[in-house]
Amino acid sequence: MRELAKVYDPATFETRWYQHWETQQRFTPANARNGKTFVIVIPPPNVTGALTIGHVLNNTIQDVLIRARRMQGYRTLWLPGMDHAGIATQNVVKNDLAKKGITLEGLGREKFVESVWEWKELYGGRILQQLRRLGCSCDWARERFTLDEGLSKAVEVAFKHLYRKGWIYRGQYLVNWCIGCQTAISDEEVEYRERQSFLWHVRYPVKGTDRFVTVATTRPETILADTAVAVNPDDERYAGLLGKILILPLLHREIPLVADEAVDKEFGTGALKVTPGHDPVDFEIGQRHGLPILSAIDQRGLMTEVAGPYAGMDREEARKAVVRQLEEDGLLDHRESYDHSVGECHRCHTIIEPFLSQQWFVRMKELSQPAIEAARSGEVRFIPERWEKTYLHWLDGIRDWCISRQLWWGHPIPILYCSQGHQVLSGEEADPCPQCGSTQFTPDPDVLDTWFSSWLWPFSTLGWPEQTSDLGEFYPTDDLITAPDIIFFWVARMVMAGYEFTGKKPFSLVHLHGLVRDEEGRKMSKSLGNSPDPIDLIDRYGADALRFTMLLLTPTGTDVLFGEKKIEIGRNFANKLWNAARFALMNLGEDEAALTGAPRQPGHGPLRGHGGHTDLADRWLHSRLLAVTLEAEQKLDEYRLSDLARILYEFTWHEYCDWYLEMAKVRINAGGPGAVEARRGILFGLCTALRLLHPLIPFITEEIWHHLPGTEGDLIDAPWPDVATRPAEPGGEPLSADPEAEEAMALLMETVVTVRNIRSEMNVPPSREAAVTIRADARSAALYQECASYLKTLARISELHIGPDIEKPRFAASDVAGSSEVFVHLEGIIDLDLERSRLDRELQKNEKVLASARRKLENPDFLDRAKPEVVEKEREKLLLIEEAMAKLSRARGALEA
RNA sequence: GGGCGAAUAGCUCAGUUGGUCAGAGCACCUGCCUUACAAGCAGGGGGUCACAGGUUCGAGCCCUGUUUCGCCCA
Repeated sequence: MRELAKVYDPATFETRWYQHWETQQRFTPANARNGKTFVIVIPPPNVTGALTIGHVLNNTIQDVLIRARRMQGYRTLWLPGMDHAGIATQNVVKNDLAKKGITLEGLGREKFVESVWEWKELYGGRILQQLRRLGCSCDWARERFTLDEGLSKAVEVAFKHLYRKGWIYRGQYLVNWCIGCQTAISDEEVEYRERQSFLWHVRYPVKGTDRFVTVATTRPETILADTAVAVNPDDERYAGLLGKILILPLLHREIPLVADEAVDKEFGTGALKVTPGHDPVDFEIGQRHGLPILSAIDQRGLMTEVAGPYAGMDREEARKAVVRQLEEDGLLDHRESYDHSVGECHRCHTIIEPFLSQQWFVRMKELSQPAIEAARSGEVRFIPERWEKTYLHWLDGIRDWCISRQLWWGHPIPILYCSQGHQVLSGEEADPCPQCGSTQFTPDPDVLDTWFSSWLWPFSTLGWPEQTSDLGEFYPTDDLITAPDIIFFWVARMVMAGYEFTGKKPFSLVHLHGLVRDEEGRKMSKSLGNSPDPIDLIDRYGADALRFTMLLLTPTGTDVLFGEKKIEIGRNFANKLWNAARFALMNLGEDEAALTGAPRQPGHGPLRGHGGHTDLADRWLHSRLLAVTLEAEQKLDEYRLSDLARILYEFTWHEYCDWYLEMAKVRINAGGPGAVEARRGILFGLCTALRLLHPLIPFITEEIWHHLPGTEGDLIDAPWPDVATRPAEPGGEPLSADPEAEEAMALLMETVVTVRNIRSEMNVPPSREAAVTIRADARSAALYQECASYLKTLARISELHIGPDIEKPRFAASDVAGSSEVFVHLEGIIDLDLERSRLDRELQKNEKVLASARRKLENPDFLDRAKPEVVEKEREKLLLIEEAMAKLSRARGALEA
């Protein structure tokens, strides 16, 4: 046992404890003491990623759950890892190479992939080191990467499985093409953002007449690829023109005017230019009318041959040129301001170009069915529940998933093509091709969407497709902790994959926490520069402070507004705990023998109320510890971690420190057997608090734990405090709360506060003691007698007079605590005006409550219809208030004399 | 356009089945360097619970509508 440093300085012990835990393998699953397992897999961060404040929240929540379950005796596994982040990583390395003057094309695919691996070894996975700083108790021996051998195997097996079922297909479709990333992306990866733009009204001449059909468009440059104009069949304005031929402006191609239900009569002029090659809705219309598909814009965003004179121009440049020409030709009717939402790449924010190309898709309809059923039946639950709706809504309207990416970094699509273009699964290539006899095969050039590996994460990380012992033991996992923004990307897909590939759900409960925003409610983002570096915060405040603050600030499922100032809440709390421990050590130090009566593992004894204690402080402490432990368990089970943090904060600071320790000082100063009891209480209370707090603030609690006398082993795997349902000692007394002690303590506290209040308001200097008289009923008086030394010290009282009929002192300020009258002697220093106004204020405060109670009790309907116990309560309240007010008025009246 | 969420003290938020529910932390004011802690201690001021109706003996809480803000989807 050593003394604790005078100043709380987390930097001196946080990394030390983490290394200790890790080298002692405290994070590997230990045998269950309660026969249960608890497993979570980490939402794999990107290999390129650095820790953000959002990760801090996400991983702190996971660590709290894992550490708490570990202490509660579960066999726990938190499986960590990373994903290979196809697009992001390829871009990072590509840019690095570009700085050195190396192009992808110049380097070649194989060399490029090699250099990405090199980059990964050098710089990748920094975030996993950062998670260690945060204290995450992941089992690093089981760390996985979506591109490692096993997971690549899983991806291949999954692909082939779906391919054979006919649920993976390749085809020419309009996909979301990102010009910035040079690849197709899925619907989910497109973000829509409101943009200010214009609606251009363009006149299309009707062939052989001098009439026009005017269309409204937000993308005039796509006129060049129009293959029709469509109107609603019910639109009378155009009824006479149906079937006519229109002359496409600029290029003078002839295109038909067709009728289609999809056209909104109300929008624009009711006539829609149809560009199947550049708009998904138009694509559908085109399919229905057998229209040709033209692409006027290529994958680099440049105009193609189809654009005639505009070929080679950038798409934005082309828009300007087209509009200018339309004006010159007199075909631009007018232009109006128009705001509409435009899809952009969620990664690079380039405007998405719908682009016709060959891509691979997963047919989702059948896959979604078990995932829908799982939520409906409650087999997979959501916290907060409302997200289930979002999940189901998406699954209900699910569309096929574009899984091919035009990248080099990722899982290759396991398909080969023979010289005739027939598809063969790789690894199964028959030579020659079974369909045409060709002996020439070339692999598919694309890789799979990163999410195609992530959706297997809960079981691929445990060894699937092999039937490993880990898979048997830890799958399905229990909880998934993530933010709602990836319900579609990841959560829903994992549920689908779980049922499809393993026949089981991947997890039982999805806990969705809020997003971290800045203090103005904006999303944290690099470009805004509003995202603090968590490692910097940890350096300056400690990981515990950061963790505790995040937990406290994050109510279940709502966004959290984070500002650096707020971290002081956690830091101050840690400092408070640190100093309470210092106080404990100072007082326990020289008297270890006195603690022999304590349970061998301090704080490991069963919590109970009366349990042999006679001193009010001890009875109260035990009763409170019991209540707080039970409450903490409940909050944990309900995933109300912010409540959990709050009740532990309240207890530690405002009950244990503010009252128990202050009372313990009185007993220690008095010496004797009371001092011994007090020392035991200090230690027991502190140890119990440490165990309850450890999941939230693991470092400081572990550090303090090892300084305390009698502790054995590490706190990380110390058992959770025992409560009634789990008697720790055979034959131990059953647990019970001690409501009597709590009630008595409440009166004592109120009385102390009342005296302090009078002193403060009457300007009695803190250094000056005052005599106090308390007129109280017999029961209260007995309590005050028993607790006289507490009262005297806590309220700075020189002489204390107590009794049921005791005489009111001549010069005194008074107030009421419970049913007791409290008089603070102020001989010589009483300011009568001050006391009058103080009593008036007190009376006024009570007046309100009195009036409301009277109003209720005078209402016959209330007496008639309210529950009897409520009426009874109201009567008691009224009586108490009336009594108190009578006392106050008497005191007030006396001052007038 | 559809769905979801939020609106309570100057700020950030608790308030779980309607009846001590008007609270906490920060900020503010007053007084304290009291031998664990000034990152602290003691005391205090501060709110028409967004608005309008309704249900009820009783509404911050339940219902309807309105306004404002945020998110998701089309």
